[in-house]
Amino acid sequence: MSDVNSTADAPRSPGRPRSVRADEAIIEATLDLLAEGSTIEALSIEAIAARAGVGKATIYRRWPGKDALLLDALRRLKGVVAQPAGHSVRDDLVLLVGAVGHNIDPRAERIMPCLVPEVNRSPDHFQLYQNIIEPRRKLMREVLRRGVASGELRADLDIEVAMALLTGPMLVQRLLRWHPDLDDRLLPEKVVDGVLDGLRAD
Amino acid sequence: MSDVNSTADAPRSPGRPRSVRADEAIIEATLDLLAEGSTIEALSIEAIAARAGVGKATIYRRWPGKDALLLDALRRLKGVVAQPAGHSVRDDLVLLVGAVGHNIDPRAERIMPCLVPEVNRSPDHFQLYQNIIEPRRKLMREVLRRGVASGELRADLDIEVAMALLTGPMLVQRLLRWHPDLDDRLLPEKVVDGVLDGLRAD
DNA sequence: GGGTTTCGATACGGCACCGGTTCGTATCGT
DNA sequence: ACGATACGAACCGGTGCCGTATCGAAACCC
Repeated sequence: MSDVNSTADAPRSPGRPRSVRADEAIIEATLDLLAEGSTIEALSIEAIAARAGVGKATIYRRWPGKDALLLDALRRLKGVVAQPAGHSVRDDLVLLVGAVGHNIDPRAERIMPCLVPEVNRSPDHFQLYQNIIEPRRKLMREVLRRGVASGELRADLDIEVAMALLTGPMLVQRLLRWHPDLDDRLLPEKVVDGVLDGLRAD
Repeated sequence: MSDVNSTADAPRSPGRPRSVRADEAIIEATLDLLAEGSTIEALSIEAIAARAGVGKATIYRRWPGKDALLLDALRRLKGVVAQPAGHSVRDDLVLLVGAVGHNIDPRAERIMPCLVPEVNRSPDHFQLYQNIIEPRRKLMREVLRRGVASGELRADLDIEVAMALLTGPMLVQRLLRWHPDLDDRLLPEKVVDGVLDGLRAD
């Protein structure tokens, strides 16, 4: 575990123990500031400290720098991966597609777009991002493969393209609100059904 | 025309005329800096002037501030809207889908992601963005309607959802490289064919 | 040539902010 | 009570930017 505040075997601390309250406040302040639109690079230890009602030293005591702090903070957003039921491929896809770009913490909705430039700029961050979403992608890949095996989906299906078709519309909607007058809640169903059935007239 | 350097009826200027070269250099410098990864907010008049080999006064003489300059600069990226041939709905869609997130200026590819946070933050910028892409959306909408009318596409087609299905995958790919191992050049065809035919086994 | 405007360059005052450290105090184990 | 550590606040040195002003040179019209 790379969390700074590791809860491993408590080493007898001689002096005053670290304030758990401060820990939480710092992380929360970081996420709040990001959610309010601050760019990653514009985010400063100073601002975080001020927002958290904490001295800067308290932050430097825990993290070596902004990057490490951000890493821990963003880890917070990563919700549990939804588990498909495994009955109907269609229903499983609806579930997974609905989870695309959806995070438990409502702040994530505002934060994720702000990370786009960073992810595009830095290969490291790009890789990190890929690592985070890979489990979810894998899940969808398996559902698709199951569909192919069961005959529900075309035998010659290109899995990667299919995933792009399914996740793209949702992601664009959640990230960019590209189509302002589409209903978020109904979209997963519509996307899955639309992609499954195709647009062509029978 | 909201361009600052309007070429309207030339009012006899008594003194030395504005240097067109400087005009160009300033815009180019702005785009270059953005393409190199500078955030919009991190972009400074000072940096632009330095990069353009221009005095700051020369910039302030033309634009009231950073925002106005940026507006003019970004206008440069907006390429000509591709015109569908009108023969096959499928081919027209391939053309339009291929144009999604594609700009003439190669720098746009680096710049657009950086604008995502800005567009999400400011309603004004969001509206501006919508205004820019609306013509292209309208084009696709018409092609889809044509397909419905001609019987090539289902009669009960939800146009807005269909557009999301078509543009979403491309945009995600171009903007986020969400699926790192998909080929950009072949994707438009694959997306259109995939969405048209659907994933379901016949 | 005279008048006018722009050119690039540089300088300016002022401001805001930032990173990291220091300081006196508060809170812990023993 | 004592030593050790963490706490928040305040401090320091430095950076960068903005928007304006000024400068000598240059480019234009008449």
